[in-house]
Amino acid sequence: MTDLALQLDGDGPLYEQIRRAIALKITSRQWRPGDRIPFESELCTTLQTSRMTVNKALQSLADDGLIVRRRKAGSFVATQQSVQAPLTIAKIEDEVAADGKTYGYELVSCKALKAPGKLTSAHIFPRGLDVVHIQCRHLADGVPVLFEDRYINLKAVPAAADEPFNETPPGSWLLEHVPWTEAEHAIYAVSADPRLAEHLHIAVAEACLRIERRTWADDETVTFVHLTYPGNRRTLVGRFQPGQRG
Amino acid sequence: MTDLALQLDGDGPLYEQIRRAIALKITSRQWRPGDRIPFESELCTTLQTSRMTVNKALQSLADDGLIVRRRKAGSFVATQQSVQAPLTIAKIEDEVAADGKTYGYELVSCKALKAPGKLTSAHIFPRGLDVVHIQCRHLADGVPVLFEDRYINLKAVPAAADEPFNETPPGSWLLEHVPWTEAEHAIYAVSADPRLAEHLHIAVAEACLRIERRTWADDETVTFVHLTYPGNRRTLVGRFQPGQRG
DNA sequence: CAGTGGTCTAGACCACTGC
DNA sequence: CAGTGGTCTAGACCACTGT
Repeated sequence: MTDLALQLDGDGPLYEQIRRAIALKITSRQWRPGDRIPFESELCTTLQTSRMTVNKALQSLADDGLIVRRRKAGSFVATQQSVQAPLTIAKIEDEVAADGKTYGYELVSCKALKAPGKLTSAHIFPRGLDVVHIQCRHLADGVPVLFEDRYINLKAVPAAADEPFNETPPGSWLLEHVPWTEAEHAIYAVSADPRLAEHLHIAVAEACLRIERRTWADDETVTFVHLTYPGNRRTLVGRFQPGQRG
Repeated sequence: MTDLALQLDGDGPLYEQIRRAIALKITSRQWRPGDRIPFESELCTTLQTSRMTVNKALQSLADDGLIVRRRKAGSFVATQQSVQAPLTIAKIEDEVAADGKTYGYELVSCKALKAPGKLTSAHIFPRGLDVVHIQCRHLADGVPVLFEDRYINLKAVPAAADEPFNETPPGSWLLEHVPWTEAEHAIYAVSADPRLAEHLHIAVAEACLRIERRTWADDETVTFVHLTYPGNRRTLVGRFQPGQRG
């Protein structure tokens, strides 16, 4: 609802120029949260472009949460201004290899049991479900870099009962044997208890970063895992550039 | 390079069906890392659709890292299988409000100085730069939920020198006054030192989650901030569904 | 019920890159 | 230099939703 003199810089694809120009309006607060931005049709005539091109720019702004789009009403600058950051969680084997180090794997324990109460009461697994509980650690040049504590749903993955997991990390094994359809993550800090400290070769009570991942296949939780990293490890999150592609 | 009998499920937009069908081939390992997937032109004839629709599906798979695309060569299943997760960092005010609690802000300290050595040697700020150093905390219903430790580049934002920051949180103030173009984050765990423990009302040495954010405007770092959350706080990361939109 | 965005088409030209 | 993906166009129909 202000002047819509979008300035394209002529650099790169047209839809990125449009995205950049609009993102600039928003980050510079010329278009403020809640403001309606021009309709696709208006931008088409203003910028002398086709609607698909304008649409591609607006879609990507919507994907990144900078704008909100509503049929019949129009597109609006998002009221909840937030920053998105793409968090990429690579397989630890790849990560260690990318560091130029030698990957190592050690199984700590592996046994079949009923799903424990803390997981059933959190509605992660149904009560009485048979699961495998695996604890293991991952090393880079012999130094522990990750402690893994994982439960695998035996109803969904019966083959896991016959796998010893003493050579193959459970993550890799699962990737090979189970098609997953969805994953959900939580990330938080924990203090190392004595056992964790010993496994990771760190001091007791040292702060560690923990990623919790729940993986589904269809509507069933296939596996639930804690990945605990020593606290000195920084997990880098990707850059976010509102002016660039999403 | 396998059979390309893609099964569309007829549910939702065509490009999502195509994306889902290809994602299933990949997660089920029928198409394995490194395999070439059908060309856009092949998919067009196989699926009887236009190229733009196929392209939209493949683009979104590439955005999420499931496939890699190379001109003249084709599209390939990514060799580095990793999981993407969109990490959304909302303004703390909004987050507290969304929780149905009352937001509170308290300035701890605010003073102008030269950029400290730890930031200049990390090439975050140039040596001798004038900055404002702000420490403050954010409360939900009177309970501390975030401690903020921020530096603002006075060369890029001279107006920050005249702002007392005793009413307005620096994050909000900056959003209002500075157009930013890029942000980079790192996330890691820290142990609460006595001062932090006091500010957050937690025990000394308790594990805390810290988000480090560096924000640019053009090619200059505008602000650098540590956001430290009590460790019991879980930061939820978005879901990732390879079969769904990116 | 009218107008917006969501999707789709059947073309097109071009840049890049393996061969 | 030929073939792939990257981009763009000028249309079209439809679903949803404010009014």
